[in-house]
Amino acid sequence: MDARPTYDEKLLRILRESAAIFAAKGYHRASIRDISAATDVSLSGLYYYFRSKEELLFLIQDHCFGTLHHRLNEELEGSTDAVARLRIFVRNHLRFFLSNQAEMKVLSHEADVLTGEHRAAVQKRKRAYAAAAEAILTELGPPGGVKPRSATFALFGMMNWIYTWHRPDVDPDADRLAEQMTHLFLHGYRTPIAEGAEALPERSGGGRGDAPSIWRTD
Amino acid sequence: MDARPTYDEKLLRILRESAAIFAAKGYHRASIRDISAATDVSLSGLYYYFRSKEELLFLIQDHCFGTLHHRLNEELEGSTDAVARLRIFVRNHLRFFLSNQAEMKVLSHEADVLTGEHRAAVQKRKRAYAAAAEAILTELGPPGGVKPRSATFALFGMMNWIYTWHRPDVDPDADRLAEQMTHLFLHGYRTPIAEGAEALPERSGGGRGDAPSIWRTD
DNA sequence: TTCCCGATCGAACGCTCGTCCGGTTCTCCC
DNA sequence: GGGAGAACCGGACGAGCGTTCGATCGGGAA
Repeated sequence: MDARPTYDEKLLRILRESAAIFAAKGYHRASIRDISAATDVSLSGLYYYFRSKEELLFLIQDHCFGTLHHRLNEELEGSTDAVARLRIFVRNHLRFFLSNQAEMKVLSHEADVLTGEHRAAVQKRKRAYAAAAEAILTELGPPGGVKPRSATFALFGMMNWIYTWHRPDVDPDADRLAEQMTHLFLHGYRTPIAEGAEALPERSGGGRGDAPSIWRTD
Repeated sequence: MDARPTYDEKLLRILRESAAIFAAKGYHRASIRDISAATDVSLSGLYYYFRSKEELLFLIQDHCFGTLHHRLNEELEGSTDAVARLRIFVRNHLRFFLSNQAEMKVLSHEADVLTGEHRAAVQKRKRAYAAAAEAILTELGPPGGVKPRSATFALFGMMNWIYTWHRPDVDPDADRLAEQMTHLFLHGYRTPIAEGAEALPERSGGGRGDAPSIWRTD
């Protein structure tokens, strides 16, 4: 066994530690000096592995998104039933979220930090992944009243919000949560909205869908 | 009409402009100098209205949460039917989110920035609001298989994720979204999970609910 | 042994940040 | 007019930031 780690191994280690620090303190509040301390690599030594702090964030996000999507395709392979595919999608997403909480927090929390080409590259990955999700929903057949776009994002919201509340000692594990969220989503998505029955008498404001500004002083 | 604004009016204006800047750039990246420029108040003049940048964030979050919860109670008054109350809750939440997107983004995105008493005060507000939500779910009767705690957070996830995707020119307005999300949630929440039918054959890993680390190198 | 080059480091640079101090202006009341 | 207190400001301070530069280390090739 070689004691010396290779270039790639050391880079991955730096990415892993950096992700943990970004997740804990947030990208902007975390300093390269924090990362230097956590990795035992000197401040300037780190710049041998990335060109800038922003590129470091990009490397983390790109690697995570790539792996997430790649594993989804692996898991989906051979499955044709639409409902089963939805279930696999949700399970894959939640497993990753709970197994790599720090990385996934960085992915969803620091989504709009990158600029230029880095931003474009990550957004491309994100769009491809979201398209895969929307395709699975489309396979389910016509929805019962909720638009596929809203429904897709509602599902993503359910799943991505997890990092703000999940406690492993109290809450269900990834597979159980996947069952529950698939169930939660599926029934609502396919059940038609009863015509008219859902209407709610207008109350305050009157302007449809508007709420007064939160800064109102009365 | 008095041309000179009162102390309170000016404070609220500062809070409003600050919220917009925090939402756009993120709390840590936004500087007091940015806020000074946006409000036309000198750098040091701002400190007449708050003791520190953190207190400024606290004032925004406290005011928003307080107003949100207060209006919920107003809207709920007189309504006794459990489903109607859920619908009112979702509608109130979404109306606020879409009418005050910047403030709500600050509320959910910069949730764990505060420390000490500020943090405690906001968390108290948040817990009270979440408890109100969970109480409404409890009124719905026993769920069909999803725990109320998970279900509550799933619902919050759906709603709070909105600021990442909603485009007013494409997507439904707050009231329609409220209808759809209530519908989505309600059917899944009350429909029992068919015993055994939801199980999915294990595939990769084998470890129940685990995914291999994203940093695996093979 | 000598040389080379990828890998690593200490020390600094220029900049921006949050905050504070001392003083000035404005407004109202006597 | 004069005094008091609220409202406001210019300019600076020290700290921390991302990044860079020139020098050094260490192990395989010649």
